[in-house]
Amino acid sequence: MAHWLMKSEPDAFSWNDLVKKGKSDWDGVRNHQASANLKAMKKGDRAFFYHSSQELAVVGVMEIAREHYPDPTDETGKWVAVEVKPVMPVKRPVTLKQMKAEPKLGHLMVVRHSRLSVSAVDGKAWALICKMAGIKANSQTGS
DNA sequence: GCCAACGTTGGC
DNA sequence: GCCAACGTTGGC
Repeated sequence: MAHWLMKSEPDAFSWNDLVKKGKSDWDGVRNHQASANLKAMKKGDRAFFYHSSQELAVVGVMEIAREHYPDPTDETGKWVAVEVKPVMPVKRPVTLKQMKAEPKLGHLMVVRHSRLSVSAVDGKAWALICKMAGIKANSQTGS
């Protein structure tokens, strides 16, 4: 299973919005590198939900509910979306500051390339961030 | 096909 | 609110 980190401005779409909706298209991605990551996602993959701009922290864990399909908000048909659903909130948000301060996370794209909105997280980093967040890395949805 | 100008993103 | 990083656009 692969792991990811996906950014959203909470003003536009927040973790609570996703919880309220139950599931959502992750659309509007207009960057080739980010889009390539969307295309690489498999159903059942896990992804961190990261609040950009204000909170600057990982706030929840999502699951990829549907693999990539044409982005409904894209008229050109060039870009793709995936469907996500919430798995669980974190117990403690893991801030960008914390991730930058942790040498084992220094290689992460979210740290090195701030403008990339969808990035991959390797297994070790995933486990560490889960630990920092006070949650279990492999907890199940039960569904 | 190059590159300057411009727009956008996102951390600070 | 500012600015660095980066992507895109358009003139040549």
